[in-house]
Amino acid sequence: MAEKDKVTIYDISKKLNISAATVSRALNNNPKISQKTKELVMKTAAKMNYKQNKLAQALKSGKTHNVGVIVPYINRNFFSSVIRGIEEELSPHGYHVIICQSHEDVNNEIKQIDTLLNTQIDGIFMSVAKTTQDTDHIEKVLKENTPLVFFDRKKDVTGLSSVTIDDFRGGYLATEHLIKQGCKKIAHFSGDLNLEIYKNRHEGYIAAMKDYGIEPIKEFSLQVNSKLESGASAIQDLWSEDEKPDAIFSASDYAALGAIQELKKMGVKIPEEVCVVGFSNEPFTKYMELPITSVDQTPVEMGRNAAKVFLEQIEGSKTLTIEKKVVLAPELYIRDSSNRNL
Amino acid sequence: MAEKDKVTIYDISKKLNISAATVSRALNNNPKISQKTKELVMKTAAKMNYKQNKLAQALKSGKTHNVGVIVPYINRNFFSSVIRGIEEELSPHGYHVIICQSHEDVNNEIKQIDTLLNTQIDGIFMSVAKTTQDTDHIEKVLKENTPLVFFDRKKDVTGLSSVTIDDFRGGYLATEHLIKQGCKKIAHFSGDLNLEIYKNRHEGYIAAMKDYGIEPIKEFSLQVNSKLESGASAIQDLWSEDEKPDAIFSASDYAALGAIQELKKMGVKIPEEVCVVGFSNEPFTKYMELPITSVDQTPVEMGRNAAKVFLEQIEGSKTLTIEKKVVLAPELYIRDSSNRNL
DNA sequence: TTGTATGCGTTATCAA
DNA sequence: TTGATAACGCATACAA
Repeated sequence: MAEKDKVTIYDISKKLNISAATVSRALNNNPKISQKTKELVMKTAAKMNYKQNKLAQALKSGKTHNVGVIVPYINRNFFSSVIRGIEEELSPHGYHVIICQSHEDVNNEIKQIDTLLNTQIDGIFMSVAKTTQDTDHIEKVLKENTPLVFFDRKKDVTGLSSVTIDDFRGGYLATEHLIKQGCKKIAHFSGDLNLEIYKNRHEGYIAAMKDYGIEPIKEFSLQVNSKLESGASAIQDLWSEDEKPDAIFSASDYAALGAIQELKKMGVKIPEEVCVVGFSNEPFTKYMELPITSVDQTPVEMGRNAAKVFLEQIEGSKTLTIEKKVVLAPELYIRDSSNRNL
Repeated sequence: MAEKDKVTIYDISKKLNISAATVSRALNNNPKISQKTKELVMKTAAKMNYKQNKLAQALKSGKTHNVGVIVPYINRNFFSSVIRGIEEELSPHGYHVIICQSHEDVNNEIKQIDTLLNTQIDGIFMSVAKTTQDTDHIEKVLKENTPLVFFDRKKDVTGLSSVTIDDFRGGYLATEHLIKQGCKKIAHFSGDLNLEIYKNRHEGYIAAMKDYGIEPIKEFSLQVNSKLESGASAIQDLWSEDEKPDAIFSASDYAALGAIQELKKMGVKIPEEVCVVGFSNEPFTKYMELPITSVDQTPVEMGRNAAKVFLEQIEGSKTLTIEKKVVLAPELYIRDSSNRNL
């Protein structure tokens, strides 16, 4: 059994003394094939342990049943969860998921799109890198008629669909919750405002403040990286001023955690003196001794929805391009870091 | 620009009035092609924006430059980190990574191996499901001459390579560390002993105890799921007896966390009265207020190494099958949950 | 209902 | 050094 040769439709056709075309048709359940031969072919195919060569099929049809997913890093909880959703939705339809990492660098994104297009994937899912400004590489995908679905971090390109959460609402909910806890001087740690998601969270924060008659203080809006240290140093900055916040709404769980650690170090009581809310509902937030309130982005659902949009697109008529914007509702998980009604 | 037709080597050959074969050879840097035509072809190919059709190439060569990775769930930190390592090592070599999830079910594993083989992947990486006992589906891969590399959770199949950490040593290190903290009555939460990794960690624990002249107590070895609740209820079980442990070495960080939470609830001081050590170095362990000591499995390195083994295998002579067992050194991260020398 | 012939885009073999 | 042709395995247009 040194070199198990692949059995092809020709082998079957020879054995049955019929043409390869008939075999192919029988295998594909072509309606104009007699039931008898169909069954015969099926049976002998099974007996000979025949397997379709997907490659040949793909070359013929132009469809590989592979899709590519481009994310900054695959081992971030959020992204791997989205990918899980995509995989689980697509796998029953016979698709395989290829993963690519941009490392937050547009240049990698460009290269990966190129090689993905080259290997003839049937579609691309992506969350753009922080450095992505220009969308030429993305429009190229559109021109090649390859479906592209954004998730979470999107760019506005006409003709392209996206699945996101309502980040504005996420920011609004978080802020409103803080206000209802009695907080008035709420600071916001925003991420990179080049990314829509952070801009929207920030705008949600501003809107909630205004809706409740609180004028947001400019100095209380800080751009903070998604890192513990950044959260900590932001706290130091804020506490070096006279006017100190009574709540932090961080667009990142990591920065929120860094803030909490720093506040504790300074002896500030949470949530009594300062309430803290994060964003993303990272696994660790619920495990802490002081569990952290956070906005969940339903990543698995996001992946499933992105997959559904893709399926609609390719199952729809070829000529019609669908541009669908799916916006999922974020969910606020209220935990001890901001809950004064314990 | 409605339907951008793909340019093929024929288009180039026509334009240059040479044969497609020559174009192909020039493109592949075949030595028996004049420098002049080579350059000419290259230049016009670039000008015409020619892209190789990987599919046709794959059909011809039988190599897709795709590999499959099968893991229980992709959104577990450990697995997604391994995949990151695989992807980063393989991507410069022109390989794409397809991900599959077994959901800890052998039947899925079987199906996925089937479809992966069907789509002609060049290799498979996998961490077996908990329920996997039989290895028929794995031996099938071997018979088809497709390289298969196990990582972390392996099965002993002759001819197959694997990359793991030294779980025995991990268990030994953790236990030794606890003994050096002055603990003598060390309990062990093992995972499913059907999996080698858990068996080995357990054996490392036993060996360390004996090496230090401590007779392990049978009742202190419990099979505990990788869940918070399981860790908590294991603590309840242990503390319902007269003889109570002064340390817990859990083969799972989640069970360790559950144990810590339960112990705190009972007013037991950590690490003064009981030291706790986990396994996997999950991100949350270092974020806790009481950071948890844990054994790191260097998942990204594991992925990189698995990829290297694969590359060696396919770059080596076709007839020779390599069976390589790479064992990485685990690293103990000592944190407050077990550190009495603060 | 089935068979014949052709093409998908490459690459490899054999001639020239 | 280059060209013509076959082959990879399948699916389809056309013919029968």
